[in-house]
Amino acid sequence: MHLEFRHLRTIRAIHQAGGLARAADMLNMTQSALSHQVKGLEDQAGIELFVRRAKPMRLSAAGLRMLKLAERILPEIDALQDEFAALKSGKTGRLHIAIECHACFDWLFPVLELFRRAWPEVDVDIRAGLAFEALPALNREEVDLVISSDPVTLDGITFNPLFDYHPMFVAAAQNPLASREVILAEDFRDQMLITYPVARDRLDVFTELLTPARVEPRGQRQVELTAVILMLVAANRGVSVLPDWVLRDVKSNADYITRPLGPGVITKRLYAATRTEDAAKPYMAHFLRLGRTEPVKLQRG
Amino acid sequence: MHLEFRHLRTIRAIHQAGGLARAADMLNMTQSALSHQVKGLEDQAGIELFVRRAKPMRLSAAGLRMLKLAERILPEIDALQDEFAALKSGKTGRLHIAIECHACFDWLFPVLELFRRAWPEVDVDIRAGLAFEALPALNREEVDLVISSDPVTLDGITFNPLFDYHPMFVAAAQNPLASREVILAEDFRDQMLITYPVARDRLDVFTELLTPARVEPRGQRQVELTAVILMLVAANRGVSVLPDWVLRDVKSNADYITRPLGPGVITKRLYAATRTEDAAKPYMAHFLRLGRTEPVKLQRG
DNA sequence: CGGTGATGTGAGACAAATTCATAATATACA
DNA sequence: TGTATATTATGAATTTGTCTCACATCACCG
Repeated sequence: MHLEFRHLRTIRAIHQAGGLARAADMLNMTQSALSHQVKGLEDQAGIELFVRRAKPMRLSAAGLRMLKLAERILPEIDALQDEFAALKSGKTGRLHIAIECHACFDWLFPVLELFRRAWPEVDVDIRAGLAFEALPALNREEVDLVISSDPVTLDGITFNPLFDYHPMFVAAAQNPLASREVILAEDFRDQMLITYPVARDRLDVFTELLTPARVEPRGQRQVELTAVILMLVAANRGVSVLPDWVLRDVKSNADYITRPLGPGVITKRLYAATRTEDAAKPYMAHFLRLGRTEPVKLQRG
Repeated sequence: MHLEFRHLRTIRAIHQAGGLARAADMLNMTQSALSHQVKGLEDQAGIELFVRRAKPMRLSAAGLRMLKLAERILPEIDALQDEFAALKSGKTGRLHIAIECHACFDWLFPVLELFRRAWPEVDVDIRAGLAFEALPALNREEVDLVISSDPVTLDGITFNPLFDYHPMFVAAAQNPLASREVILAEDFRDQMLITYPVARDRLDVFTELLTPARVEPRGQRQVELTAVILMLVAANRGVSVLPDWVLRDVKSNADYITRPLGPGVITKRLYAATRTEDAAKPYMAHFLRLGRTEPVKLQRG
């Protein structure tokens, strides 16, 4: 039985119009074409869909069953088409974000909250981009945006700058290093360093400080959650280096001290990588603008 | 956008098979045909449904949306086809009953209860066939069976006999007519006659007794419900004539007397009118058999 | 019983989907 | 880096199916 949408539309039209001829008008076809079509459908289904005893033909029991299907399905098709139209015009779309940095949740959630209010139709999701290679996934359209602080040149991918941040040293108030104005690479030799559980080349403290200076800390402990890191630091079980935006609450807390890394000021820049063709989409542009401005406001308080 | 079921099947197959070539096999088509089809669909929709950067092509965001639709709709189509197959093989169907006689509920409900247990797939309904002409509705397939005691010769309609019954006189025990063995037409002259609210030519007491004898009762009162008629009769506010099956409980009740009408024994036959082509359908035949045997059993006790 | 309003039928025109053969491209592996 | 393999794309010819046109048929109504 070779059912097609055409047939469902026909069934519905004949029912609505109350007759073959009127339905044909409604569908911009000849009455003959409809007659052929209905006959073909009935032949293939092997069931009479219409009662022809009375003259304006009416749906039979089987026809009514099919009408029910038509009235359930056809609106769904229309909805899909509307969605696609909206997609094309840029009102809706998908924004699946992969983040390579744990600490980014801190500013990302508030930004996403704002974004979702402005673009309720956009399908938003976050995937912790730790278990997989985020940039290839971006290329394969498995995700649509990658938060990263390591821009690379890659065909079809654009790295949109978001904002600058400073990796900051954080320790317990009773830690001996509390007396220093600036923390240097050598200062880590005697410290237990707490980091997120990722490779060293994705940790600022190594890429910017320890690796160039060839300094190895006394030990390293890997912890998943920012809150747990801070808890351990407060208990003086170790020290850590975190982006300044994460430490905005900690700065005013007497249990902790925060210090810049030195000798020079270390500045890093966060980027949102997107497929080049996507960056111009209205909702994407809006997200990028929010990602540039909102974290800075948060930082100020 | 000219979406067709074919396209939904294609989307689903490519997703399931994980590639164009395998999907083509699955659908018994050449890989080329599928490629053309997908291209055509994307052209018409104006949206890329697949990502081709990676080699086994994958669904894009829009494609996934369409896949969701396919997975919702296609099973419904299959379900319809199954239903139609069942319909053709006679396992299922529609049994919408119109009853022209109020009193028929009494035996019809028990019969329908049995029927529904045997044919759970059949769509059963009852319409009190008082507000419309039942037989034309049968012809138009608005209903499928009409309970009637007045068989007429009509093209395409078969009157299947069910069972015989006797219209019985019922009155209060204190009514003077209680002394009679048989009730004659003349006996109604002094009585208030309670009937269902339908035309006289559809009331046995008139068609079989009063109209031929040209007797008019003292008065006539029309009451909708059988229980109310019996209540009024018990209070001696009037007498009535009802089918014997309705009076089976009343016979053993000291408040009432029931008597045959006379002088000769009056026998009427109840029929189930169906479209001739339907009478052979298995579920219909079963219903007719139940309608012949069950009321008789009920009558006995 | 013939007119009116509806549906059904057959032939040909036309459009669309499919196939065949082959090209282009990506991936894997040496 | 090249080569084999797997996967998708393309173009022309063919097949399939759908529509229109013109006309046949049917039921109903006065």
